[in-house]
Amino acid sequence: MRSTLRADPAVPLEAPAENDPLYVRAAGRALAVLSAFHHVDGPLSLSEIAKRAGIDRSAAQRIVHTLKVSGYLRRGPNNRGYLPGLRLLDHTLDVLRLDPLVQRATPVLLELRKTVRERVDLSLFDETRLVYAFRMQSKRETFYATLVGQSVPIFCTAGGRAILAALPDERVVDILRRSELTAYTPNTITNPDTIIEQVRDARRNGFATVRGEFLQGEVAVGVCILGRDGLPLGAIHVGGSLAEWSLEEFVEKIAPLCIEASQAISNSL
Amino acid sequence: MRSTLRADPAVPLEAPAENDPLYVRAAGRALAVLSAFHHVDGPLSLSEIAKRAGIDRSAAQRIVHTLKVSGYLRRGPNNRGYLPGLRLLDHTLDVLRLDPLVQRATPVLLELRKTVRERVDLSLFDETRLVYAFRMQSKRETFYATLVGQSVPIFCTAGGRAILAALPDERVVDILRRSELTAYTPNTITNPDTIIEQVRDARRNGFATVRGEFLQGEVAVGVCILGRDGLPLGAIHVGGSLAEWSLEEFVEKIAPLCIEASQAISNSL
DNA sequence: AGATTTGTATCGAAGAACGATACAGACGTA
DNA sequence: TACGTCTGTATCGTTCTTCGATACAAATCT
Repeated sequence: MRSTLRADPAVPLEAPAENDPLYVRAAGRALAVLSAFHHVDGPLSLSEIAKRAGIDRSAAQRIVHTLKVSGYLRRGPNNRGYLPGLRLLDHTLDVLRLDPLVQRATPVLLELRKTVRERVDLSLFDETRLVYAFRMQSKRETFYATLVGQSVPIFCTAGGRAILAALPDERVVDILRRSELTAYTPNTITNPDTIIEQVRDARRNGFATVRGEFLQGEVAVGVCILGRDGLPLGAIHVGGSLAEWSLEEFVEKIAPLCIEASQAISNSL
Repeated sequence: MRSTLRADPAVPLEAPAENDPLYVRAAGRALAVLSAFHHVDGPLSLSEIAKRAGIDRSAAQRIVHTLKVSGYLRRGPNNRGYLPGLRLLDHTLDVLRLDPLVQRATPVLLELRKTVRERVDLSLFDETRLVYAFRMQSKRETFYATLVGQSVPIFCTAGGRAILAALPDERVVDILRRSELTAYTPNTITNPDTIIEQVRDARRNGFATVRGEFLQGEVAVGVCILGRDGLPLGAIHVGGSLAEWSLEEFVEKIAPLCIEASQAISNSL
Protein backbone atom coordinates (compact mmCIF):
# COMPACT_ATOMS: atom_id res chain seq x y z
CA MET A 1 0.00 0.00 0.00
CA ARG A 2 2.62 2.43 0.99
CA SER A 3 4.48 1.76 -2.18
CA THR A 4 1.59 3.19 -4.12
CA LEU A 5 2.02 6.57 -2.56
CA ARG A 6 4.12 9.01 -4.49
CA ALA A 7 5.75 12.02 -3.05
CA ASP A 8 3.42 14.94 -3.39
CA PRO A 9 4.49 17.33 -6.09
CA ALA A 10 5.35 20.68 -4.66
CA VAL A 11 3.21 20.87 -1.57
CA PRO A 12 3.03 24.49 -0.51
CA LEU A 13 5.01 24.43 2.70
CA GLU A 14 3.82 26.13 5.82
CA ALA A 15 4.63 29.76 5.08
CA PRO A 16 3.98 31.50 8.41
CA ALA A 17 3.77 34.93 6.79
CA GLU A 18 5.91 36.82 9.24
CA ASN A 19 4.92 40.35 10.17
CA ASP A 20 1.37 39.89 9.05
CA PRO A 21 -0.64 41.85 11.59
CA LEU A 22 -3.71 39.76 10.88
CA TYR A 23 -1.96 36.44 11.27
CA VAL A 24 -2.92 34.43 14.35
CA ARG A 25 0.21 32.57 15.26
CA ALA A 26 -1.21 30.10 17.72
CA ALA A 27 -3.78 29.09 15.13
CA GLY A 28 -1.11 28.62 12.54
CA ARG A 29 0.90 26.56 14.96
CA ALA A 30 -1.93 24.16 15.56
CA LEU A 31 -2.05 23.53 11.85
CA ALA A 32 1.71 23.27 11.71
CA VAL A 33 1.45 20.51 14.29
CA LEU A 34 -1.08 18.68 12.18
CA SER A 35 1.06 19.25 9.11
CA ALA A 36 3.96 17.61 10.88
CA PHE A 37 2.40 14.33 9.84
CA HIS A 38 2.78 14.97 6.14
CA HIS A 39 5.22 12.57 4.54
CA VAL A 40 5.99 10.71 7.75
CA ASP A 41 5.35 7.01 7.94
CA GLY A 42 4.38 6.33 11.51
CA PRO A 43 3.41 7.81 14.84
CA LEU A 44 5.23 10.94 15.95
CA SER A 45 6.47 11.65 19.45
CA LEU A 46 6.06 14.99 21.11
CA SER A 47 9.64 16.00 20.37
CA GLU A 48 9.40 14.92 16.76
CA ILE A 49 6.25 16.93 16.36
CA ALA A 50 7.95 19.92 17.91
CA LYS A 51 10.90 19.63 15.59
CA ARG A 52 8.80 19.20 12.47
CA ALA A 53 6.44 21.99 13.37
CA GLY A 54 9.35 24.25 14.19
CA ILE A 55 8.19 25.00 17.69
CA ASP A 56 9.29 24.44 21.24
CA ARG A 57 8.52 21.15 22.94
CA SER A 58 6.46 23.00 25.50
CA ALA A 59 4.35 24.67 22.90
CA ALA A 60 3.95 21.36 21.14
CA GLN A 61 2.84 19.81 24.38
CA ARG A 62 0.00 22.23 24.88
CA ILE A 63 -1.11 22.26 21.28
CA VAL A 64 -1.02 18.49 21.07
CA HIS A 65 -3.10 18.37 24.20
CA THR A 66 -5.60 20.75 22.69
CA LEU A 67 -5.79 18.78 19.49
CA LYS A 68 -6.09 15.53 21.35
CA VAL A 69 -9.05 16.53 23.47
CA SER A 70 -10.74 17.74 20.31
CA GLY A 71 -10.16 14.50 18.44
CA TYR A 72 -7.73 15.88 15.89
CA LEU A 73 -4.95 13.76 17.30
CA ARG A 74 -4.96 10.35 18.93
CA ARG A 75 -2.38 8.10 20.47
CA GLY A 76 -0.69 5.61 18.22
CA PRO A 77 -0.84 1.83 18.63
CA ASN A 78 0.32 0.64 22.04
CA ASN A 79 -0.05 4.17 23.30
CA ARG A 80 3.13 5.20 21.59
CA GLY A 81 3.34 8.55 19.91
CA TYR A 82 0.55 10.39 18.18
CA LEU A 83 -1.40 10.02 14.98
CA PRO A 84 -3.82 12.31 13.18
CA GLY A 85 -7.32 11.77 14.51
CA LEU A 86 -10.53 10.83 12.82
CA ARG A 87 -12.00 14.19 13.58
CA LEU A 88 -10.12 15.47 10.57
CA LEU A 89 -12.32 13.37 8.35
CA ASP A 90 -15.26 15.54 9.29
CA HIS A 91 -13.52 18.37 7.54
CA THR A 92 -12.81 16.17 4.57
CA LEU A 93 -16.50 15.70 4.23
CA ASP A 94 -17.07 19.44 4.41
CA VAL A 95 -14.52 20.14 1.72
CA LEU A 96 -16.00 17.60 -0.63
CA ARG A 97 -19.67 18.16 -0.12
CA LEU A 98 -19.38 21.95 -0.23
CA ASP A 99 -17.18 22.00 -3.28
CA PRO A 100 -19.31 23.23 -6.16
CA LEU A 101 -17.39 21.12 -8.60
CA VAL A 102 -17.82 17.94 -6.61
CA GLN A 103 -21.50 18.68 -6.16
CA ARG A 104 -22.14 19.08 -9.85
CA ALA A 105 -19.76 16.44 -11.05
CA THR A 106 -20.89 13.55 -8.90
CA PRO A 107 -24.14 12.66 -10.65
CA VAL A 108 -22.64 13.23 -14.05
CA LEU A 109 -19.67 11.03 -13.30
CA LEU A 110 -21.82 8.28 -11.86
CA GLU A 111 -23.60 8.25 -15.17
CA LEU A 112 -20.37 8.42 -17.11
CA ARG A 113 -18.97 5.48 -15.23
CA LYS A 114 -22.06 3.47 -15.93
CA THR A 115 -21.58 3.90 -19.66
CA VAL A 116 -17.82 3.68 -20.01
CA ARG A 117 -17.36 0.88 -17.48
CA GLU A 118 -13.87 2.05 -16.68
CA ARG A 119 -12.27 3.80 -13.75
CA VAL A 120 -13.44 7.38 -13.42
CA ASP A 121 -11.62 9.92 -11.28
CA LEU A 122 -12.36 13.46 -10.28
CA SER A 123 -9.46 15.60 -9.23
CA LEU A 124 -9.28 19.20 -8.15
CA PHE A 125 -6.81 21.77 -9.33
CA ASP A 126 -4.86 23.45 -6.56
CA GLU A 127 -2.29 25.93 -7.77
CA THR A 128 0.39 23.53 -8.91
CA ARG A 129 -1.06 20.13 -8.24
CA LEU A 130 -4.03 17.88 -8.80
CA VAL A 131 -5.71 16.49 -5.72
CA TYR A 132 -7.96 13.47 -5.85
CA ALA A 133 -11.52 14.09 -4.73
CA PHE A 134 -12.76 10.62 -5.48
CA ARG A 135 -12.41 7.60 -7.66
CA MET A 136 -15.11 5.38 -9.02
CA GLN A 137 -13.74 2.02 -9.84
CA SER A 138 -15.04 -0.37 -12.38
CA LYS A 139 -14.26 -3.86 -13.48
CA ARG A 140 -12.74 -6.46 -11.29
CA GLU A 141 -9.26 -5.18 -11.74
CA THR A 142 -7.86 -2.41 -9.61
CA PHE A 143 -4.38 -1.07 -9.55
CA TYR A 144 -4.68 0.05 -6.02
CA ALA A 145 -6.99 1.95 -3.79
CA THR A 146 -6.58 5.64 -4.19
CA LEU A 147 -6.92 7.65 -1.08
CA VAL A 148 -8.62 10.98 -0.99
CA GLY A 149 -6.14 13.78 -0.75
CA GLN A 150 -3.52 11.99 -2.72
CA SER A 151 -2.14 14.26 -5.34
CA VAL A 152 -0.71 13.44 -8.72
CA PRO A 153 1.67 15.42 -10.84
CA ILE A 154 0.26 17.70 -13.47
CA PHE A 155 2.85 17.28 -16.15
CA CYS A 156 2.45 13.56 -16.86
CA THR A 157 -1.19 12.80 -16.21
CA ALA A 158 -4.10 13.13 -18.57
CA GLY A 159 -6.07 15.31 -16.20
CA GLY A 160 -3.05 17.48 -15.57
CA ARG A 161 -2.38 18.06 -19.23
CA ALA A 162 -6.01 18.84 -19.85
CA ILE A 163 -5.75 21.52 -17.21
CA LEU A 164 -2.56 22.91 -18.65
CA ALA A 165 -4.32 23.14 -21.98
CA ALA A 166 -6.84 25.46 -20.42
CA LEU A 167 -4.19 27.83 -19.15
CA PRO A 168 -2.22 30.44 -21.09
CA ASP A 169 1.18 29.31 -22.28
CA GLU A 170 3.01 31.46 -19.76
CA ARG A 171 1.34 29.71 -16.84
CA VAL A 172 2.00 26.35 -18.41
CA VAL A 173 5.68 27.15 -18.59
CA ASP A 174 5.61 28.46 -15.05
CA ILE A 175 3.95 25.34 -13.68
CA LEU A 176 6.30 23.08 -15.57
CA ARG A 177 9.26 25.04 -14.26
CA ARG A 178 8.03 24.59 -10.72
CA SER A 179 7.34 20.89 -11.16
CA GLU A 180 9.81 18.15 -10.59
CA LEU A 181 9.77 16.36 -13.89
CA THR A 182 10.34 12.90 -12.52
CA ALA A 183 10.15 9.90 -14.83
CA TYR A 184 7.62 7.68 -13.09
CA THR A 185 7.82 5.08 -15.84
CA PRO A 186 10.08 4.59 -18.85
CA ASN A 187 7.35 6.24 -20.91
CA THR A 188 7.13 9.42 -18.92
CA ILE A 189 7.74 12.47 -21.03
CA THR A 190 10.04 14.75 -19.10
CA ASN A 191 11.15 17.12 -21.79
CA PRO A 192 9.26 20.40 -21.22
CA ASP A 193 9.09 21.21 -24.91
CA THR A 194 7.55 17.86 -25.73
CA ILE A 195 5.09 18.29 -22.90
CA ILE A 196 4.10 21.67 -24.25
CA GLU A 197 3.46 20.10 -27.61
CA GLN A 198 1.22 17.56 -25.96
CA VAL A 199 -0.57 20.38 -24.23
CA ARG A 200 -1.10 22.14 -27.55
CA ASP A 201 -2.53 18.94 -28.96
CA ALA A 202 -4.85 18.74 -26.01
CA ARG A 203 -5.88 22.31 -26.59
CA ARG A 204 -6.88 21.49 -30.14
CA ASN A 205 -8.63 18.24 -29.30
CA GLY A 206 -10.41 19.32 -26.16
CA PHE A 207 -8.96 16.40 -24.25
CA ALA A 208 -5.58 15.04 -23.23
CA THR A 209 -4.22 11.53 -23.32
CA VAL A 210 -1.47 9.68 -21.60
CA ARG A 211 -0.12 6.24 -22.29
CA GLY A 212 1.65 4.65 -19.39
CA GLU A 213 3.44 7.78 -18.29
CA PHE A 214 2.43 7.75 -14.66
CA LEU A 215 1.24 4.17 -14.28
CA GLN A 216 2.69 1.32 -16.26
CA GLY A 217 0.15 -0.16 -18.59
CA GLU A 218 -2.47 2.52 -18.19
CA VAL A 219 -4.23 4.50 -20.89
CA ALA A 220 -6.02 7.59 -19.74
CA VAL A 221 -8.14 10.34 -21.15
CA GLY A 222 -8.41 13.60 -19.28
CA VAL A 223 -10.78 16.49 -19.75
CA CYS A 224 -10.65 19.77 -17.95
CA ILE A 225 -13.57 21.34 -16.17
CA LEU A 226 -13.79 25.08 -16.45
CA GLY A 227 -15.34 27.48 -14.00
CA ARG A 228 -17.51 30.41 -15.02
CA ASP A 229 -14.44 32.58 -15.25
CA GLY A 230 -12.93 30.19 -17.77
CA LEU A 231 -10.26 29.02 -15.36
CA PRO A 232 -9.75 25.31 -14.77
CA LEU A 233 -11.21 23.95 -11.55
CA GLY A 234 -10.38 20.30 -11.94
CA ALA A 235 -10.39 17.41 -14.32
CA ILE A 236 -12.21 14.26 -15.21
CA HIS A 237 -9.97 11.34 -15.76
CA VAL A 238 -10.89 7.98 -17.22
CA GLY A 239 -8.32 5.25 -17.08
CA GLY A 240 -8.16 1.82 -18.64
CA SER A 241 -5.71 -0.97 -19.14
CA LEU A 242 -3.39 -1.18 -22.12
CA ALA A 243 -3.94 -4.89 -21.98
CA GLU A 244 -7.48 -4.32 -23.18
CA TRP A 245 -7.23 -1.17 -25.20
CA SER A 246 -5.07 0.53 -27.72
CA LEU A 247 -4.70 4.24 -27.22
CA GLU A 248 -6.67 4.94 -30.38
CA GLU A 249 -9.60 2.70 -29.51
CA PHE A 250 -9.73 4.06 -26.02
CA VAL A 251 -9.73 7.64 -27.19
CA GLU A 252 -12.31 7.02 -29.85
CA LYS A 253 -14.70 5.42 -27.43
CA ILE A 254 -14.05 7.42 -24.28
CA ALA A 255 -13.04 10.93 -25.22
CA PRO A 256 -16.38 12.12 -26.65
CA LEU A 257 -18.19 10.93 -23.56
CA CYS A 258 -15.75 12.72 -21.31
CA ILE A 259 -16.11 15.94 -23.20
CA GLU A 260 -19.84 15.69 -23.02
CA ALA A 261 -19.68 15.08 -19.30
CA SER A 262 -17.31 17.96 -18.76
CA GLN A 263 -19.63 20.32 -20.62
CA ALA A 264 -22.61 19.12 -18.67
CA ILE A 265 -20.73 19.92 -15.49
CA SER A 266 -19.32 23.24 -16.62
CA ASN A 267 -22.73 24.42 -17.73
CA SER A 268 -24.28 23.67 -14.38
CA LEU A 269 -21.71 25.61 -12.42
CA MET B 1 -26.17 14.26 -4.10
CA ARG B 2 -27.04 16.24 -1.05
CA SER B 3 -30.05 14.09 -0.50
CA THR B 4 -27.75 11.14 0.09
CA LEU B 5 -26.18 12.82 3.05
CA ARG B 6 -27.66 11.90 6.37
CA ALA B 7 -27.29 13.90 9.48
CA ASP B 8 -24.23 12.71 11.32
CA PRO B 9 -25.08 10.72 14.40
CA ALA B 10 -23.89 12.43 17.53
CA VAL B 11 -20.92 14.44 16.33
CA PRO B 12 -18.87 15.37 19.37
CA LEU B 13 -19.40 19.10 19.47
CA GLU B 14 -16.54 21.48 20.04
CA ALA B 15 -16.04 21.14 23.78
CA PRO B 16 -13.64 23.97 24.59
CA ALA B 17 -12.67 22.43 27.92
CA GLU B 18 -12.82 25.53 30.04
CA ASN B 19 -10.20 26.02 32.73
CA ASP B 20 -7.82 23.53 31.21
CA PRO B 21 -4.40 25.04 31.84
CA LEU B 22 -2.94 23.17 28.90
CA TYR B 23 -5.62 24.20 26.45
CA VAL B 24 -4.50 26.59 23.72
CA ARG B 25 -7.52 28.66 22.98
CA ALA B 26 -6.46 30.27 19.75
CA ALA B 27 -5.67 26.83 18.38
CA GLY B 28 -9.07 25.58 19.39
CA ARG B 29 -10.66 28.61 17.82
CA ALA B 30 -9.04 27.97 14.49
CA LEU B 31 -10.57 24.54 14.51
CA ALA B 32 -13.86 25.94 15.68
CA VAL B 33 -13.82 28.15 12.61
CA LEU B 34 -13.23 25.17 10.37
CA SER B 35 -15.92 23.25 12.20
CA ALA B 36 -18.36 26.03 11.45
CA PHE B 37 -18.77 24.41 8.08
CA HIS B 38 -20.19 21.20 9.45
CA HIS B 39 -23.79 20.71 8.39
CA VAL B 40 -23.99 23.92 6.42
CA ASP B 41 -24.90 23.82 2.78
CA GLY B 42 -23.03 26.66 1.19
CA PRO B 43 -20.39 29.33 1.60
CA LEU B 44 -20.25 31.13 4.92
CA SER B 45 -19.70 34.81 5.44
CA LEU B 46 -17.41 36.22 8.07
CA SER B 47 -20.24 36.98 10.42
CA GLU B 48 -21.83 33.60 9.96
CA ILE B 49 -18.53 31.96 10.73
CA ALA B 50 -18.16 34.09 13.82
CA LYS B 51 -21.60 33.19 15.02
CA ARG B 52 -21.19 29.49 14.40
CA ALA B 53 -17.75 29.36 15.93
CA GLY B 54 -18.96 31.34 18.93
CA ILE B 55 -16.38 34.06 18.58
CA ASP B 56 -16.21 37.72 17.85
CA ARG B 57 -16.28 38.94 14.28
CA SER B 58 -12.85 40.46 14.78
CA ALA B 59 -11.37 37.21 15.96
CA ALA B 60 -13.05 35.43 13.11
CA GLN B 61 -11.54 37.90 10.72
CA ARG B 62 -7.99 37.23 11.80
CA ILE B 63 -8.40 33.50 12.04
CA VAL B 64 -10.09 33.30 8.69
CA HIS B 65 -7.25 35.32 7.27
CA THR B 66 -4.75 32.95 8.80
CA LEU B 67 -6.56 29.93 7.47
CA LYS B 68 -6.95 31.48 4.06
CA VAL B 69 -3.28 32.22 3.53
CA SER B 70 -2.54 28.65 4.56
CA GLY B 71 -5.01 27.16 2.13
CA TYR B 72 -7.43 25.83 4.72
CA LEU B 73 -10.09 28.21 3.56
CA ARG B 74 -10.86 29.67 0.18
CA ARG B 75 -13.35 32.09 -1.22
CA GLY B 76 -16.59 30.70 -2.51
CA PRO B 77 -17.84 30.98 -6.09
CA ASN B 78 -18.04 34.57 -7.35
CA ASN B 79 -15.81 35.60 -4.46
CA ARG B 80 -18.71 35.35 -2.08
CA GLY B 81 -18.15 33.93 1.36
CA TYR B 82 -15.73 31.23 2.34
CA LEU B 83 -15.43 27.50 1.84
CA PRO B 84 -13.13 24.90 3.37
CA GLY B 85 -9.94 24.69 1.36
CA LEU B 86 -8.25 21.83 -0.38
CA ARG B 87 -5.36 21.97 2.03
CA LEU B 88 -7.53 19.99 4.41
CA LEU B 89 -7.35 17.04 2.06
CA ASP B 90 -3.67 16.73 2.81
CA HIS B 91 -4.62 15.88 6.35
CA THR B 92 -7.20 13.43 5.11
CA LEU B 93 -4.43 11.61 3.39
CA ASP B 94 -2.37 11.61 6.57
CA VAL B 95 -5.21 10.18 8.61
CA LEU B 96 -5.85 7.42 6.14
CA ARG B 97 -2.35 6.40 5.24
CA LEU B 98 -1.09 6.46 8.82
CA ASP B 99 -4.03 4.57 10.20
CA PRO B 100 -2.80 1.08 11.03
CA LEU B 101 -6.16 -0.40 10.24
CA VAL B 102 -6.37 1.21 6.83
CA GLN B 103 -2.82 0.13 6.08
CA ARG B 104 -3.47 -3.50 6.84
CA ALA B 105 -6.98 -3.65 5.54
CA THR B 106 -6.43 -2.17 2.10
CA PRO B 107 -4.72 -5.09 0.39
CA VAL B 108 -6.98 -7.60 2.08
CA LEU B 109 -10.09 -5.74 1.03
CA LEU B 110 -8.90 -5.33 -2.53
CA GLU B 111 -8.62 -9.07 -2.62
CA LEU B 112 -11.97 -9.53 -0.95
CA ARG B 113 -13.65 -7.30 -3.43
CA LYS B 114 -12.14 -9.22 -6.29
CA THR B 115 -13.74 -12.41 -5.06
CA VAL B 116 -17.11 -11.21 -3.81
CA ARG B 117 -17.72 -8.76 -6.63
CA GLU B 118 -19.87 -6.59 -4.44
CA ARG B 119 -19.42 -3.27 -2.77
CA VAL B 120 -16.85 -3.37 0.01
CA ASP B 121 -16.54 -0.64 2.62
CA LEU B 122 -14.12 0.03 5.41
CA SER B 123 -15.29 2.18 8.24
CA LEU B 124 -13.58 3.29 11.40
CA PHE B 125 -15.02 3.24 14.87
CA ASP B 126 -14.97 6.57 16.64
CA GLU B 127 -16.54 6.54 20.05
CA THR B 128 -20.18 6.56 19.05
CA ARG B 129 -20.10 6.55 15.28
CA LEU B 130 -18.75 4.81 12.25
CA VAL B 131 -16.77 6.92 9.81
CA TYR B 132 -16.17 5.86 6.24
CA ALA B 133 -12.54 5.43 5.30
CA PHE B 134 -13.19 4.20 1.80
CA ARG B 135 -15.52 2.31 -0.43
CA MET B 136 -14.65 -0.06 -3.21
CA GLN B 137 -17.48 -0.31 -5.64
CA SER B 138 -18.31 -3.17 -7.83
CA LYS B 139 -20.80 -3.87 -10.53
CA ARG B 140 -22.33 -1.27 -12.72
CA GLU B 141 -24.86 -0.25 -10.23
CA THR B 142 -24.14 2.31 -7.55
CA PHE B 143 -26.47 3.78 -5.06
CA TYR B 144 -24.47 6.89 -4.76
CA ALA B 145 -20.92 7.99 -4.26
CA THR B 146 -19.92 7.81 -0.68
CA LEU B 147 -17.67 10.54 0.47
CA VAL B 148 -14.85 9.99 2.87
CA GLY B 149 -15.70 11.27 6.30
CA GLN B 150 -19.34 10.50 5.97
CA SER B 151 -20.52 8.69 9.01
CA VAL B 152 -23.29 6.18 9.39
CA PRO B 153 -25.28 5.23 12.45
CA ILE B 154 -24.10 2.29 14.48
CA PHE B 155 -27.42 0.89 15.52
CA CYS B 156 -28.86 0.03 12.12
CA THR B 157 -25.90 -0.86 9.95
CA ALA B 158 -24.19 -4.20 9.60
CA GLY B 159 -20.78 -2.82 10.45
CA GLY B 160 -22.19 -0.99 13.43
CA ARG B 161 -23.87 -4.05 14.86
CA ALA B 162 -20.73 -6.08 14.34
CA ILE B 163 -18.89 -3.52 16.41
CA LEU B 164 -21.51 -3.52 19.12
CA ALA B 165 -21.17 -7.28 19.26
CA ALA B 166 -17.53 -6.86 20.20
CA LEU B 167 -18.33 -4.58 23.10
CA PRO B 168 -19.63 -5.51 26.53
CA ASP B 169 -23.37 -5.23 26.98
CA GLU B 170 -23.09 -2.18 29.17
CA ARG B 171 -21.34 -0.21 26.45
CA VAL B 172 -23.85 -1.40 23.89
CA VAL B 173 -26.64 -0.08 26.02
CA ASP B 174 -24.77 3.15 26.57
CA ILE B 175 -24.15 3.70 22.87
CA LEU B 176 -27.73 2.90 22.01
CA ARG B 177 -28.92 5.29 24.64
CA ARG B 178 -26.79 8.04 23.17
CA SER B 179 -27.88 7.32 19.60
CA GLU B 180 -30.85 8.80 17.90
CA LEU B 181 -32.77 5.74 16.84
CA THR B 182 -34.16 7.17 13.65
CA ALA B 183 -36.06 4.95 11.25
CA TYR B 184 -34.22 5.49 7.99
CA THR B 185 -36.44 3.02 6.18
CA PRO B 186 -39.64 1.19 7.07
CA ASN B 187 -37.44 -1.78 7.94
CA THR B 188 -35.21 -0.02 10.42
CA ILE B 189 -35.27 -1.66 13.81
CA THR B 190 -35.53 1.07 16.39
CA ASN B 191 -36.47 -0.90 19.44
CA PRO B 192 -33.36 -1.10 21.64
CA ASP B 193 -34.22 -4.54 22.96
CA THR B 194 -34.62 -5.95 19.48
CA ILE B 195 -31.35 -4.37 18.46
CA ILE B 196 -29.62 -5.96 21.43
CA GLU B 197 -30.98 -9.30 20.36
CA GLN B 198 -29.52 -8.74 16.92
CA VAL B 199 -26.24 -7.85 18.54
CA ARG B 200 -26.29 -11.08 20.52
CA ASP B 201 -26.94 -12.97 17.32
CA ALA B 202 -23.99 -11.23 15.76
CA ARG B 203 -21.86 -12.14 18.77
CA ARG B 204 -22.69 -15.79 18.27
CA ASN B 205 -22.24 -15.78 14.51
CA GLY B 206 -19.17 -13.62 14.28
CA PHE B 207 -20.87 -11.32 11.81
CA ALA B 208 -23.87 -9.04 11.64
CA THR B 209 -26.46 -8.61 8.96
CA VAL B 210 -28.90 -5.96 7.96
CA ARG B 211 -31.70 -6.08 5.44
CA GLY B 212 -32.75 -2.73 4.13
CA GLU B 213 -32.57 -0.96 7.46
CA PHE B 214 -30.42 1.93 6.40
CA LEU B 215 -30.75 1.76 2.64
CA GLN B 216 -33.85 0.50 0.92
CA GLY B 217 -33.20 -2.67 -0.96
CA GLU B 218 -29.77 -3.34 0.46
CA VAL B 219 -28.46 -6.49 2.11
CA ALA B 220 -25.29 -6.12 4.06
CA VAL B 221 -22.91 -8.24 6.03
CA GLY B 222 -20.64 -6.59 8.58
CA VAL B 223 -17.67 -7.95 10.42
CA CYS B 224 -15.79 -6.22 13.15
CA ILE B 225 -12.04 -5.75 13.19
CA LEU B 226 -10.43 -6.05 16.57
CA GLY B 227 -7.25 -4.41 17.75
CA ARG B 228 -4.64 -6.18 19.81
CA ASP B 229 -6.39 -5.15 22.95
CA GLY B 230 -9.56 -6.85 21.77
CA LEU B 231 -11.36 -3.58 21.28
CA PRO B 232 -13.10 -2.86 17.97
CA LEU B 233 -11.26 -0.54 15.62
CA GLY B 234 -13.58 -0.60 12.66
CA ALA B 235 -15.64 -2.81 10.45
CA ILE B 236 -15.74 -4.40 7.06
CA HIS B 237 -18.99 -4.03 5.31
CA VAL B 238 -20.13 -5.79 2.16
CA GLY B 239 -23.35 -4.66 0.61
CA GLY B 240 -25.46 -6.07 -2.20
CA SER B 241 -28.83 -5.57 -3.75
CA LEU B 242 -31.94 -7.34 -2.54
CA ALA B 243 -32.96 -7.50 -6.17
CA GLU B 244 -30.21 -10.02 -6.75
CA TRP B 245 -29.87 -11.72 -3.42
CA SER B 246 -31.89 -13.14 -0.62
CA LEU B 247 -30.49 -12.48 2.80
CA GLU B 248 -29.70 -16.15 3.28
CA GLU B 249 -27.86 -16.58 0.01
CA PHE B 250 -25.93 -13.42 0.58
CA VAL B 251 -24.88 -14.43 4.06
CA GLU B 252 -23.95 -17.92 3.00
CA LYS B 253 -21.72 -16.71 0.24
CA ILE B 254 -20.30 -13.53 1.73
CA ALA B 255 -20.03 -13.94 5.47
CA PRO B 256 -17.29 -16.57 5.58
CA LEU B 257 -15.12 -14.51 3.28
CA CYS B 258 -15.62 -11.44 5.42
CA ILE B 259 -14.68 -13.27 8.56
CA GLU B 260 -11.59 -14.63 6.92
CA ALA B 261 -10.63 -11.16 5.76
CA SER B 262 -11.23 -9.70 9.18
CA GLN B 263 -9.01 -12.28 10.79
CA ALA B 264 -6.28 -11.73 8.27
CA ILE B 265 -6.37 -8.05 9.12
CA SER B 266 -6.60 -8.48 12.88
CA ASN B 267 -3.68 -10.86 12.90
CA SER B 268 -1.47 -8.43 11.05
CA LEU B 269 -2.14 -5.56 13.41
C1' DA C 1 22.72 0.36 36.30
C1' DG C 2 23.00 4.52 33.70
C1' DA C 3 21.49 7.45 30.13
C1' DT C 4 17.72 8.98 27.00
C1' DT C 5 13.72 8.81 25.82
C1' DT C 6 8.77 9.23 26.72
C1' DG C 7 4.52 12.16 28.42
C1' DT C 8 3.09 15.30 32.04
C1' DA C 9 2.89 19.39 35.15
C1' DT C 10 3.71 24.24 36.88
C1' DC C 11 4.70 29.17 36.52
C1' DG C 12 6.05 34.05 35.68
C1' DA C 13 7.26 37.20 32.09
C1' DA C 14 6.65 38.68 27.44
C1' DG C 15 3.98 39.26 23.95
C1' DA C 16 0.25 38.09 21.08
C1' DA C 17 -4.74 37.83 20.57
C1' DC C 18 -8.86 40.11 21.77
C1' DG C 19 -12.59 43.05 20.62
C1' DA C 20 -13.76 47.88 19.83
C1' DT C 21 -13.93 50.94 16.30
C1' DA C 22 -13.73 52.68 11.54
C1' DC C 23 -14.11 52.57 6.40
C1' DA C 24 -15.27 51.40 1.65
C1' DG C 25 -17.59 48.68 -1.61
C1' DA C 26 -21.54 45.61 -2.94
C1' DC C 27 -26.10 44.58 -2.47
C1' DG C 28 -30.98 44.96 -1.91
C1' DT C 29 -34.83 48.05 -0.97
C1' DA C 30 -37.66 51.87 -0.54
C1' DT D 1 -31.54 58.00 -6.42
C1' DA D 2 -30.60 57.56 -1.70
C1' DC D 3 -30.97 54.61 2.02
C1' DG D 4 -29.73 50.86 5.08
C1' DT D 5 -27.32 46.69 5.61
C1' DC D 6 -24.57 43.54 4.35
C1' DT D 7 -19.91 42.32 2.73
C1' DG D 8 -14.54 42.13 3.66
C1' DT D 9 -10.71 44.95 5.35
C1' DA D 10 -7.67 47.78 8.45
C1' DT D 11 -5.76 49.81 12.85
C1' DC D 12 -4.77 49.94 17.83
C1' DG D 13 -4.20 49.75 22.96
C1' DT D 14 -5.17 46.80 26.90
C1' DT D 15 -5.64 42.41 28.80
C1' DC D 16 -5.12 37.89 29.14
C1' DT D 17 -3.05 34.09 26.83
C1' DT D 18 0.68 31.89 25.13
C1' DC D 19 5.50 31.05 25.47
C1' DG D 20 9.44 28.50 26.88
C1' DA D 21 12.15 27.36 31.04
C1' DT D 22 12.27 24.10 34.41
C1' DA D 23 11.08 19.83 36.87
C1' DC D 24 9.57 14.96 37.44
C1' DA D 25 8.23 10.13 36.86
C1' DA D 26 7.85 6.28 33.92
C1' DA D 27 9.25 3.71 30.10
C1' DT D 28 12.93 2.33 26.89
C1' DC D 29 17.32 1.66 25.18
C1' DT D 30 22.37 0.54 25.91
